[in-house]
Amino acid sequence: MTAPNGRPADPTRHDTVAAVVRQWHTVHPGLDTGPMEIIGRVNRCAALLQQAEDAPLRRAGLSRPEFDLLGALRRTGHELTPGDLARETFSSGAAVTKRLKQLTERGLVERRGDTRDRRVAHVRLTDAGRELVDGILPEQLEYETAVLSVLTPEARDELAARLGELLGRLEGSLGMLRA
Amino acid sequence: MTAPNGRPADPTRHDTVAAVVRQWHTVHPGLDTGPMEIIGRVNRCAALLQQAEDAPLRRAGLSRPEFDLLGALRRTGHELTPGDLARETFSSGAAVTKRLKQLTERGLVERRGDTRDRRVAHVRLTDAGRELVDGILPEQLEYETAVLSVLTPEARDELAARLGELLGRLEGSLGMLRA
DNA sequence: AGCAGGTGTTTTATCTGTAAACGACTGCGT
DNA sequence: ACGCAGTCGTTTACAGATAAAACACCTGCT
Repeated sequence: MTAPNGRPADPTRHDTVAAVVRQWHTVHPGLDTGPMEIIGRVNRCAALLQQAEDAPLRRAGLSRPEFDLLGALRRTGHELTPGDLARETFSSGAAVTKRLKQLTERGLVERRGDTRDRRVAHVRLTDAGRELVDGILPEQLEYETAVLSVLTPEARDELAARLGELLGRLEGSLGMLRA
Repeated sequence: MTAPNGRPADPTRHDTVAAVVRQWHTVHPGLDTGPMEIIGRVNRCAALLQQAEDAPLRRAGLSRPEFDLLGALRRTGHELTPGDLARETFSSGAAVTKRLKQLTERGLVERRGDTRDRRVAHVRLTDAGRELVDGILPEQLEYETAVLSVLTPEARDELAARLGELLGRLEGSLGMLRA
């Protein structure tokens, strides 16, 4: 089924999702649990990884959504409007408004009104904000690298490629639905 | 639209995470963005899949955490205490208390006090609760299958195996940390 | 010019989850 | 028997997210 041949160890047997799937099979023997083995694992991995990721951020006094917002400003290199930030961080406009308020009070971002259209605001990182992001990011990536070191480099590449395929097609097809 | 022509499209180049990684590279050329390509994609996939999954549940008037709780009762086949449910659904005890209150009011679960230890309660599905879960689950799996049909069966198996490997090792090593 | 309709942002009400404190209870050691 | 440490579940207070509506402003049409 899964392992073609050669390796006897089936790694999918040792995680909690596999246990859940086995439980379902004993209760509903005919059920096609294929989707659960992917979706359940993606969800569980995301939960564990996020929890791990939060540690270095908390140390810097930032929540993950806040860091995402600052990161969006840092990586684009130019000013963004609140609407841009909402799209970029996949969150609602209301959430962005709240975060901007807090981050502005902490002196990490600055706002500037648009001269042409007085509805829109332009947000940019302050020097302190940029330094904070640049200070955290390497530490964050180093930490993530450590977490992922449970996999071999080949397994990592393979996984990244497969996830990229899924994500690409998912964003393609689900994105169409929304439009 | 996607691939110019001739070469098969590299799917990892078409997702939003790849775009983000490219942005980081232009700003911090030396950065090792390897971890982002996995963690970022896992998070994004989880967000999209959860959003897709919620549609059929909403139709039945359940939130995902509520369905997880009912599902835990259904698949284990026997009664569980609130503490068991918290562990089984990876949520806090307080959250379980709240959900049990609502689900009890809706007549989907029943509580029974332990005779031996009066602190603990035993929770079980009512007939209505079991029928609800059994009615939703196939529909849910069918929907998930449709969403995942963007991948070939081989890609699905491969992805499930890789995720199982990551999850197994993650739960192994991070689980140690917590203990 | 004036108004209808659309867009960008903020506000409000509401809901959910978590952390911390709490009350109830058991069971062990003395 | 008594008390104390530890466990289980619930309650409370609070931070955070979301959806709906309000608000301010622009643009195109007449």
